[in-house]
Amino acid sequence: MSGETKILDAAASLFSARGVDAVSIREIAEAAGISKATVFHYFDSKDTLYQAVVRRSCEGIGAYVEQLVAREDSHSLAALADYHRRDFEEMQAHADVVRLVLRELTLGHDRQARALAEDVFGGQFIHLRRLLEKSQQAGTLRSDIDTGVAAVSMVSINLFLLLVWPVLRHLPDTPFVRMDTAAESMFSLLIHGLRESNHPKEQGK
Amino acid sequence: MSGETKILDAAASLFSARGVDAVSIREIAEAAGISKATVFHYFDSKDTLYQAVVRRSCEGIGAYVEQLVAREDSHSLAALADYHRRDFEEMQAHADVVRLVLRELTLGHDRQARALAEDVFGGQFIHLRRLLEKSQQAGTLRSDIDTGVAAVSMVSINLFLLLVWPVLRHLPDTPFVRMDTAAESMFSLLIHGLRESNHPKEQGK
DNA sequence: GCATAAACCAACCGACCGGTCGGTCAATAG
DNA sequence: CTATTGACCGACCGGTCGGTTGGTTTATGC
Repeated sequence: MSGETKILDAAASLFSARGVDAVSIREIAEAAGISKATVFHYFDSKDTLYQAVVRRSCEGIGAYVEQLVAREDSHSLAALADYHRRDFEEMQAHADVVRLVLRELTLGHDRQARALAEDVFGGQFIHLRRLLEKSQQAGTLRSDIDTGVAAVSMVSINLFLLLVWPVLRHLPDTPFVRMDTAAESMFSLLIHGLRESNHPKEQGK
Repeated sequence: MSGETKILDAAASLFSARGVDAVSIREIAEAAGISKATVFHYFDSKDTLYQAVVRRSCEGIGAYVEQLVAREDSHSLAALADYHRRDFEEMQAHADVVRLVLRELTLGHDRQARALAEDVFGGQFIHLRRLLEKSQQAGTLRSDIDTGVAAVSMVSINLFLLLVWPVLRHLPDTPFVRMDTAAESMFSLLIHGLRESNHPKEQGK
């Protein structure tokens, strides 16, 4: 493994666990098994290193999304559930990256959010939307809903769960014991809706 | 306004915008119009100050939720939508606090998550759950769903939107132009479900 | 063997960090 | 008037920060 990769790995791990500002270059160097000066041999500044970590992490996301996206061709509810389940598994496997990106979002930097939207999530969004459109045409899904809103609702379940799980676990009389079953429950709810089925529609759109 | 309050205000603002570690006591003192030493006159350490900021912010959350909770007595979908809308407005009004808490969650400290669950969100969770149970008994909502899962799904929409809105806005061919209408759309979707109504149920739970 | 360049590092730098200290000042109490 | 007290601050502390420098080791090509 190259020196650069070792640095990026160590930095990614530390940054995602404690945030950029709480981690020093010294620590990163130590974790990577090199000297502090060598870090600066590969990266001009701490910020450059951080940006590189974020970029590489996003590439990672992009990669798994493509993999996720490659094989969907059905338009049954089961296929949708399968997509959702695999997306959850991938997110959980890369929880550190997810946390890093989410923390970045709490800072509200619009430029980086824009980059994320265009370079990383744009692809997943477009594909998932197309998947939902097909299901609409097949009559599996309601055709009077915006597929963009639906796509985001699906993804939001997994992201949200991963972020607030420690809280959910400790809620009073909590129904949340396992994260994966929680994800399934919430997805099922989104599919079938809260409303009693044979109840007259009170609001459309 | 007392010196202590001035410090807490300044610290809360700076912490929520940039995170604890990126803000120095000097900055906080300057923003509060006092000297650095005076900050330590009121708070033993930076961490004590940070904990105080988090605690006060959470008190704020608790307060508005109680206020929100006090007057719901209906069990119609419209009442639920009203609850959701007002919850969204409150969250948006206190977006800085929400960001502070969410960033805290990305660090994955289980102790603080537990404290949040028990002291802050527990009350909101219990009430919303009771609201949903009433709606179930009235036949407005499906009775075969877990009200806890439903409650969290409702809250998740607002929290998630507030966090990832800058990304959603820049998604390719995005249907998201206004945050409040996006919240309404996602809530409506949760109520009515993705599934085509007269489609046979494929999975029940 | 020798030159060249990349990889690597110990030692160092000025700036700034969280935190302390000794003290001033105004208000209040007796 | 004096004693006490809490709010407040300038100056300072040890230590760490991100970053630089000057140089050694290692690998490569000829």
